[in-house]
Amino acid sequence: MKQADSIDLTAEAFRARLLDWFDRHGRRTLPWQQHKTPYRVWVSEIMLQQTQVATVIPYYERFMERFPDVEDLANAEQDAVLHLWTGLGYYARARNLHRAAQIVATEHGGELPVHSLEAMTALPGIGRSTAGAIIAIATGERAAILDGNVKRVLSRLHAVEGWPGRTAVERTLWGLAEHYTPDERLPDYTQAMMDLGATLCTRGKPSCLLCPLADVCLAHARGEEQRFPEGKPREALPERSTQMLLLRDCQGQVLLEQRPPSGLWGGLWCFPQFDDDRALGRWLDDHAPEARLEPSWNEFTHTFSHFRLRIQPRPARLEAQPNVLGEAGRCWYNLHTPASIGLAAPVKSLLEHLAQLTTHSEEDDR
DNA sequence: AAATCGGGGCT
DNA sequence: AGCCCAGATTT
Repeated sequence: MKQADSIDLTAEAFRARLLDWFDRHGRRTLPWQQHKTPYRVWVSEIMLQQTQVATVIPYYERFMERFPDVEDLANAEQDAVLHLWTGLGYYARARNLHRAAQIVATEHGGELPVHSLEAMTALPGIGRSTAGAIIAIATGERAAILDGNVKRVLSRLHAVEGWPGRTAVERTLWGLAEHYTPDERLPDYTQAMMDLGATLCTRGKPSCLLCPLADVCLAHARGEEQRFPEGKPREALPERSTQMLLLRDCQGQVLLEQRPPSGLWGGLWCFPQFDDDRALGRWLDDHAPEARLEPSWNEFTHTFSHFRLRIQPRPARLEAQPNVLGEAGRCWYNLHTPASIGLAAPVKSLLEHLAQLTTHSEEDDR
């Protein structure tokens, strides 16, 4: 049995199946689907950008009641607009919508420029996908959309590899979106794609049993619906390594250095750190030639938001009193009467280990 | 706790 | 072109 690597369906057959499904199962009674005008469609598309249908409905109805047309919105105070947006989130959407309404009022004679994709995307808050949706739904002219729902449907149908945030992947998906976009029934087709993604081809557990495209869907054929669209590659955190010198004197004190005021662990106190054995050896020769290195402890990893730090603790003993270390930026930290200073998390942990060791060895001495 | 969602703004 | 952000909701 051969593994399919392209879907066996013409764009025409795709549309026929989708529209047939839409005729039987699509949503047709949403508020913005009634007496459609470019303005009403516009407001709905903006509200729906980051928000689910059920949440949007009451906001939409209040908004349309208060601002029935572009002119009303353009003349409104921004506060009044934001007030009706309160709770929807992403308030830049409301500010952009308001600004765009003023532009439409002054520069487009009060009518959305729905016959020009370019003029539409020039308006604040309207990108390529939203412009396509408004044009297709409100005018029936041919325009493609690629919102999150459509990305999911198409990336599964064609098993499109890679994170859609990557330019190349997004280009591929736009190509597919354009390919399937029909010349007829644009409003239904557009709504159908969004409905399919929202109701069947969902992220978590798609309802492939009910999907009109299941038998040609590559992701489904491979049993890998979950794998598409691929998630953002959480960058494998870069790894760095360091040696930390745990230098103890004969009184149970440990040498710490203060970090520079800004940057990583800024202002915190830390063990002297070195990139490698040689750097550590040189430092000891210069500052504490009497010190005796003890066997290294086990390496461990501290994870930051943007990299992992492998830490090699290098314990050492100083029998004599050190000469070096009254300088600013250095201190002898007493394990039993700790000073109130800022400590980097792994440093604090290592100090606690040291304190335990010291306690135990005192017990052994008895 | 982590992923999501479309566009804007910055580098 | 590529990266980060907004913020409430879902998984």
